[in-house]
Amino acid sequence: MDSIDLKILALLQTDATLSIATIGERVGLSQTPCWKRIQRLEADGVIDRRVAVLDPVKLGLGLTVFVSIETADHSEDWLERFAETVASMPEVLEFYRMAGDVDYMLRVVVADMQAYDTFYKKLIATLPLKNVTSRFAMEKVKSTTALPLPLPPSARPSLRLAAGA
Amino acid sequence: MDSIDLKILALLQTDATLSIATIGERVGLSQTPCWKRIQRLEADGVIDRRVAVLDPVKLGLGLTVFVSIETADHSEDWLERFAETVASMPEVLEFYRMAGDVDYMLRVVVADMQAYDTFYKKLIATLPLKNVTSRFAMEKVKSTTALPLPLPPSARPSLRLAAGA
DNA sequence: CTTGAAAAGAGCGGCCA
DNA sequence: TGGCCGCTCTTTTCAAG
Repeated sequence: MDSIDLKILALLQTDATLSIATIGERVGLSQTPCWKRIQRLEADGVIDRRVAVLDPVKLGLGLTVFVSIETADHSEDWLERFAETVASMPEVLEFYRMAGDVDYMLRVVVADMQAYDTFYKKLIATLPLKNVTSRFAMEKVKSTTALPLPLPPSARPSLRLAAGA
Repeated sequence: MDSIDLKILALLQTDATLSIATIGERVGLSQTPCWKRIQRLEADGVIDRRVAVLDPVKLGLGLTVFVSIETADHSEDWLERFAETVASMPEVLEFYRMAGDVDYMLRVVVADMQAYDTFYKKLIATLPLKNVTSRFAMEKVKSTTALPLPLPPSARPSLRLAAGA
């Protein structure tokens, strides 16, 4: 995982339609070694998958909601089933177990308020929750899947972090 | 935008490596019309982009933080600059302007707590904020880019349940 | 929309440095 | 490792039904 790999990843997480030849060109490699690196990154699971990112608004999915959940005290088994149930709901794009005052955090995407209400009822029906707070997004300022990779070419924010490896 | 288009989108937002022949096969179309549909969906912006999704943990980015921000009262111009600044930070993967008690909501991905502290200082340095609450993720239960498309083929979750419709 | 097919391009793999 | 050079497959385009 050297700096060339990071460059390749930075390119691919922005635009996965780039040809291997183009990527190789940009990172200063010819096709073959570039291709081999990408294969390895995929085999290692660093590249998890390649997907098409759709425009939610154009598909009538204009409402994003952040949901904070506090569970009542439950057995581990219970929580596991809860997690499974919620994760299976397609409206839930992200779902994290949290530290602190909130137990779970969800990012939900639905068509409109009515659709959210339907989802909400479905959610609270899965099990008794101590507290569910819904926060509604008015405007999407930014939304990306690109991770903050340490850009190796020129500007390096803080070099020392790599020492842990 | 008929049900075949939705099937195509459902496939592509899950796996963008599928060949056109395969997609056509699965939606009951031959290559040519299937290809034309995908071209149209891209031209219309329904398909926004194709990206590689990377594994944050394998890249040493193991900490996800949800940040709630309440701004003090500011001019519209001021807020615009704030939005611009925050959006330009690569650690910020998602950034929404919210309705209600919280003004902005961020999803931030960093390496560790120390890196988050660095980010946090950078964030509050941009402008005086009334309140910044950081919530830390302990476990990622689910994270997808796939939107909840109304699956038209067969199983439709619960169409009639919402009697209010 | 379908079949068929051809040209262009990209992925893939072997072999050499 | 990286680089050159093919082979194969997909994508892309076009014709005709």
